[in-house]
Amino acid sequence: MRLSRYFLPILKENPKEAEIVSHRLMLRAGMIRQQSAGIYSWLPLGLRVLRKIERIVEEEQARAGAIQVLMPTIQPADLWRESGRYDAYGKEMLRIADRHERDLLFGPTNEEMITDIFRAYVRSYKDLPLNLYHIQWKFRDEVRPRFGIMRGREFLMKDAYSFDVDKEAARHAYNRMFVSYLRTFTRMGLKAIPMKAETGPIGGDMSHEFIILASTGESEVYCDKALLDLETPAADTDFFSDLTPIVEAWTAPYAATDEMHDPAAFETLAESARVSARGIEVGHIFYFGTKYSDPMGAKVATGDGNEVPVHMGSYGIGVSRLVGALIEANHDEAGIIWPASVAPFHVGLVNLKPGDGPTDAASEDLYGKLTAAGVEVLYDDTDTRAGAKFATMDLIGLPYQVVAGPRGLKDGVVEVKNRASGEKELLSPDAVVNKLVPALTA
RNA sequence: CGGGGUAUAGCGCAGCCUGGUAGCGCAUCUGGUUUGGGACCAGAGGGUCGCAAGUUCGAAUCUUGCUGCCCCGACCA
Repeated sequence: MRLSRYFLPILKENPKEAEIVSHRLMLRAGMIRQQSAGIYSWLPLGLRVLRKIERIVEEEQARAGAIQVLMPTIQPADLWRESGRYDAYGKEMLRIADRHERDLLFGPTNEEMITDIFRAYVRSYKDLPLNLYHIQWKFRDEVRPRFGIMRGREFLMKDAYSFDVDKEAARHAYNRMFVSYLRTFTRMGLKAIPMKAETGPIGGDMSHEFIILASTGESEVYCDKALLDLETPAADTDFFSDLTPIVEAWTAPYAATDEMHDPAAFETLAESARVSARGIEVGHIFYFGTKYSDPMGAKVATGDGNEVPVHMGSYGIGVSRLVGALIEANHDEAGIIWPASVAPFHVGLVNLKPGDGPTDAASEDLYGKLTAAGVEVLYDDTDTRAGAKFATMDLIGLPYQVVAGPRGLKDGVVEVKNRASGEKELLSPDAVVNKLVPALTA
């Protein structure tokens, strides 16, 4: 993409409403625009990151056997009356009436609707297990939206719903999502730690929040340092084998959020093993049994001919929140530092002197070769000053910057800068291609 | 929902106390000089001063009401 033909509205100054670093950087980097409290437009750069995150989530959901659907944002109130939640939900639910005065709502979540879909088609245990998910915009009318995209009223969420014939089968479904989440967050360059969460009326041990550590996190969390070094399950993990050993390895060490924290248990860890930090919740999985299938009549026939309400679980990932969380975890004074897997572009190619023959030729050549090799390049071909170009590149945080100018090209080299480490090296254009293509297209 | 702020050009702000018809920096446009870490000079465009009532000869400025947004707390993915 040529910057001269792109839409990247950078702000030099800090908007005063943005207090938290991710919010500030997203506004400054031209990723989002606030339209109302907790409601944002996604500008091109922000949208690209959102899509990168979605793609990773989709790939890992597929690997774990979940199947994608898409349910509407607007739901009929009657479904929620069946589950009893229409009255129970409170003011966070945005209620709407259509022209016929029928009660609708902007969905804050989708248990009722997915249960309705399930009961319409599935009758037999032979069709299980089943896990359906979608990635859709949700709305919760928060009293006080804040932290930019991290705590908006409208937010993009992946929510999956599992259906199984009994609790034991549901536990396998739960484990698949558990392992899938470990892989999903690791691929985004995040260290997400599963922490036991409150299970509400169901009870049991099947509810975890996935928390990433960031100094600006919203809540206090505590865990065993050992969790930070555990190995993420490999891509070729068989999700339909017994995943219990993996889940146990990840749930054995101490890990708890503020609400679930047990200081006495935490104190039994060696001083050096105690990690107490701030965290951001990016995922939440839980088993809720027949809470919805029962009142809504979602039943399947078992092998012995009985009909039983299906056992369900739900599994959320805050997709739009992750954009903010990623920035909270990856930034410095100059701006964002994207992990390559979610970066809006891989490389920022800076032409220091548009109009200069050799510089243009070298830049165009690099742009063509990198792009042809599958590297996503944002090519700054604009006629502005070097300092402004560098500042913009640092701000938007692409993993690599390639700087081509007359001075270096006299000696046949361009500069490659690693945004994360700050390391710079001078390489010939061909060497740049040889270095970056394998690093970014693996 | 309690408490506290704030609202003036795209962004950041001054002006308000002491009423006289709006200004600064950045950004934008034109011309020139510049050009390897957010250039300089000269000129230009851009604002129903959040909205509505009131006081006054006259309101960005004083009064009242409303609304938006932000922060702290309670709540939440």
